[in-house]
Amino acid sequence: MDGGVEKALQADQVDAGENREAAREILRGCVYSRTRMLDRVLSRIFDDSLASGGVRANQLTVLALIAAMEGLRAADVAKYLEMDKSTVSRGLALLRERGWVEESAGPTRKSRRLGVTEKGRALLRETLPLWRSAGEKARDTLGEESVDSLRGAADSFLRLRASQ
Amino acid sequence: MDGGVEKALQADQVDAGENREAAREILRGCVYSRTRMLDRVLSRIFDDSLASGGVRANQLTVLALIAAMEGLRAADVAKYLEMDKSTVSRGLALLRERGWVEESAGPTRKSRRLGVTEKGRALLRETLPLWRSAGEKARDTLGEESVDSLRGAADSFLRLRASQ
DNA sequence: CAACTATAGTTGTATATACAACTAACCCTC
DNA sequence: GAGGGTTAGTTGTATATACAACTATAGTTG
Repeated sequence: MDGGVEKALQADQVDAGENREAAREILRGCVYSRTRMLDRVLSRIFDDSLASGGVRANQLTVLALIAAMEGLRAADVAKYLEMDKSTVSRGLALLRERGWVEESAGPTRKSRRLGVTEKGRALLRETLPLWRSAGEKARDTLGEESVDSLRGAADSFLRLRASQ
Repeated sequence: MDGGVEKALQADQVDAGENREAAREILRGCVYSRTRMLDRVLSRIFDDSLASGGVRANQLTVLALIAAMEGLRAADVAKYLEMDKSTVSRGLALLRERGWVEESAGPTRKSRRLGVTEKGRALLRETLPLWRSAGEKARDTLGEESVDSLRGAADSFLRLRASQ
C-alpha cells in the first residue's frame, strides 16, 4: 500500500458513488461501529500491557469487581457489567481454573457467592502498575479528549442506569 | 435477589474493605472496562434490531465500509476499523459465504479487491431502517449525553489518527 | 400444598476477537 | 538477479460474546 488509503479513509471524506447512501449513513456517525472500534483499540492496549501478568484485561475487571464487592453472585456480575449470564458463567470458570476466584455456598442452594482467593488478591496487587501504565498508554494513543469523553459517556450511562 | 444490589453497585459507592484499593482503582474510572460495557450494551441493541434482517451489526459495518469504498483490500478494512487482519479474514469469509461480498483480482497476485454484490447492496438498502431504529433505541437506553460523548470520543480519535 | 412464574446457572452453537506462526508475494538493494 | 525485509492473507489456539434451550431451585398464589 502506498499510504494514500489512510487519508482517503477519513470518515468525512467517504466518497459516495451510486447507491451508497445507506453505506454512508451506516458508517458516518454511527455510535455502534465507532464505540466498537474504540473498544478494540483499548482492548489491544490493556491486554498487551497485562500480558506479562498472565491475565486479560477483561478477566481483571471481573476479578476487581468481585474483590470490591465480595459475596456477589454470578448474576450480579452480569448485571453490573452488562454481560450475558452465559458469558459470565464461562468467564468465571476460567478464573476458578486459575485459582483466582472461589465459590462458597450462598443463602440458598440455587446460587453461590463469589470470592477472591489469596492468589487472586496477589494478582490484583501485582498487576496494578501494569493497569496504570495501560491507562497512560490509552491517553497517548486515543488522546486526552477521547478518553475524557469516553469516561463522561460511561458516567452518564451509569447515572441513568442507577436512576431507573 | 432483592434489588438492593443494584443500588449498592453504583461505581462511586463501591465499598472498600481491607486490601481492596487495587480493585477500586481498576474499577472506578477505568476507560477500558467502561468502554467495553458500553460496547456490550450497544451491541445488544444493534444486533437485536438487525436480527430480523439476518445480519449482525458488525457484519453490516464491514459491508457498509466496502460499499462506501469499493475496491478496498482486506488489509485496508483492518486498518480503518482497527481490527486484526485475522479477524477481518474470518469475517470476510462469512460475508462471502452469504453472498454479500465478492473478491476480484487486485493489481498484484498478493491481494484482492473487495466489492459488494447486488445481494449485498439490497441488504444494505433493506436494513437501513433497522439501523436507524437501533440508533434511536441507543439514545433511549444510553441517554443523549452518553451517545453524544461517544461520538465525540470517536471523532476526536479519528482526527488524531488522521493527523499522524 | 400444588401449580405457576421467575430466577440462577450451564451448555450448545455461532460469531468476534487477537496473537503467533505460517505461506506467498512484493519490493529494494547490492 | 539473489537475498533480505515488508506486506497480504490464512490457520491454530484461546478468550469473549450472546441467544436459545435446558435443569434446578426459589418464590408466589390459588
